[in-house]
Amino acid sequence: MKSYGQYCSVAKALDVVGDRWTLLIVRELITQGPCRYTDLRAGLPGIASNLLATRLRELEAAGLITRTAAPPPVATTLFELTDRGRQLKDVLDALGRWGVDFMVTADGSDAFRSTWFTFAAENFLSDTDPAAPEVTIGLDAGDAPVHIAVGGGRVELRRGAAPAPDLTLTGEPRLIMGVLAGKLTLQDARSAGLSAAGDLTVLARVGRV
Amino acid sequence: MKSYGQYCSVAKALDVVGDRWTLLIVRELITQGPCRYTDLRAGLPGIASNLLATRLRELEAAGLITRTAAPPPVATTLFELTDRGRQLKDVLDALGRWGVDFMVTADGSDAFRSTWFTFAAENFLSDTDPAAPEVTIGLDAGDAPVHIAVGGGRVELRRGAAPAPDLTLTGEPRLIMGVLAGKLTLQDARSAGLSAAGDLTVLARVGRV
DNA sequence: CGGCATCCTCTTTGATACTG
DNA sequence: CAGTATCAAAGAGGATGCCG
Repeated sequence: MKSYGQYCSVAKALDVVGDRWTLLIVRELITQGPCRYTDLRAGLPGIASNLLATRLRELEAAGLITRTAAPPPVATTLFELTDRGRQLKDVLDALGRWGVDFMVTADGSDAFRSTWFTFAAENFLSDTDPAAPEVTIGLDAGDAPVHIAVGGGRVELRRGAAPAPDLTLTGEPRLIMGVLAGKLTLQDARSAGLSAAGDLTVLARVGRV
Repeated sequence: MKSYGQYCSVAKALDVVGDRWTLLIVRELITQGPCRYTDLRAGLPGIASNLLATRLRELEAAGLITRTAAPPPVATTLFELTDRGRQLKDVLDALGRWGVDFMVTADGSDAFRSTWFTFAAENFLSDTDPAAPEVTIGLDAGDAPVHIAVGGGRVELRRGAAPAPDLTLTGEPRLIMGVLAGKLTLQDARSAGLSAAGDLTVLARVGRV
C-alpha cells in the first residue's frame, strides 16, 4: 500500500494493515492459530490466490507473521502471528464490536465460517452472573461446530463441539446471531427454522454489553 | 468498496470503513469536530479532491456523517459525524495505540498536523498521579499549537495554546513524540533541536500506558 | 472562495489457469 | 500444498475546469 505519508499513529497503522484483506488474514490467524496457506484460503472465501500470497509476504516483511516449515508428519509451511501481530486483536475487537449491528440486518447471501462468530460474540455478549457456574452454548450453523463458554465474567468462543452443552442452537447463522443479539425472540427464530435444545434459561446468562 | 460477502462482524465493519482514506476522514471529524470540505482537505494532505467527495457521499449513505448547510455568516456545508460515526472512536483508539511504535521510528518526510497527536497521546500516555492537580504541556511543532491536559487520571489533547502551560515543548514532531514516548532522553532531544521551557518534572506525570 | 466533476494515467484487485 | 502467470476490471492519484 502506498503510505499516507502522515505523521499520525492511526495513519501509520493503516499504512501497515489498511490494505484490503490484510486485517481479515490477521483475523484468521487469531481465531484459528497457525495456518497453512490452504487453511487461509478456506477461511477467506473470495480472496485471489496471488493476492493472498502478496499479503502474506507483506505481513511477513512488516513483522506481523512468521513463516515456518513444519517438520514431518505435517511437512508444510505454517503461517503464524508474531506478538506484534497478535496485538492487533484490540483493533479487531473494536471493529468487531462496531460491526455487530450490520450482522443482524445482513441478508443471507454471505459466506460463513463458524469461527467468524468470535469477534461478534466476545465483544457484545457478557456474563451477566459471574459468580454462577460456567455454562456452554453449542452453536451449529452447518459449518464446523463451535461453542460459547460463559463463566467467571468472561465470554469466550471455542472451536469444536461442547462436551456437555447446556443449550445447543442449530440453524442459520443469522438466526443464531439474532437470538444471541436479542434482536430476535426465540419464538420468531424457531418459526424461521432455528432449533434450540437444552436449557433455554442460559440465554439470559449472556447479556448484551 | 466491494463487500467481502462474509457473515462476520469484522468483515462487515470493513465493508463500510475499510476503504482507503475513510477512517482518516473520520479521524479528522473526531479530532476537529464539524468540518468544511476545505478543512477536510487541509487535514488530509494527499487525498484527491474527487476521492474526498466520493468518500463523503459514501459515509453519508452509510449513516456515519451528515451534511448540513450552515446558515450565514458561515454559509457553507458542514460535515459532521453521527452517533454511529462517533462510535468509531474505539476503532481509531485501537489503531492509534497499535501504530504508536511506528511514529518513533518514522523518518522526517511525513506531513504533520498537530491534532494528529490526539490518538497517539491519549492512547499511550497516562496520568501517573491522578490525585495531583492538573498539569498542561503545551506542544508547538510549527503547526497550530495544542496542549496536553493531564489530571484526574485522564490525558486529553486539546486544541489551541494552553493558557498557562507548566511545560512547553517546541520542535519537530518526532522530537516531541520521542520525549513523550520515553524513547528519547530530554538531553538527546534538546541537542537535536527540541526546546523545553518550564517545569521539566511534569514529564514524569505522563507515563506510558 | 467552496465544493465539487471530468479526464487521464497509473496502480491495485479479481478471476482463472497453470506449475514445481 | 503453496504458490506464479496472465489479463481484464476497478480504484486511486493528479491536474484542471466549472459553477454557485
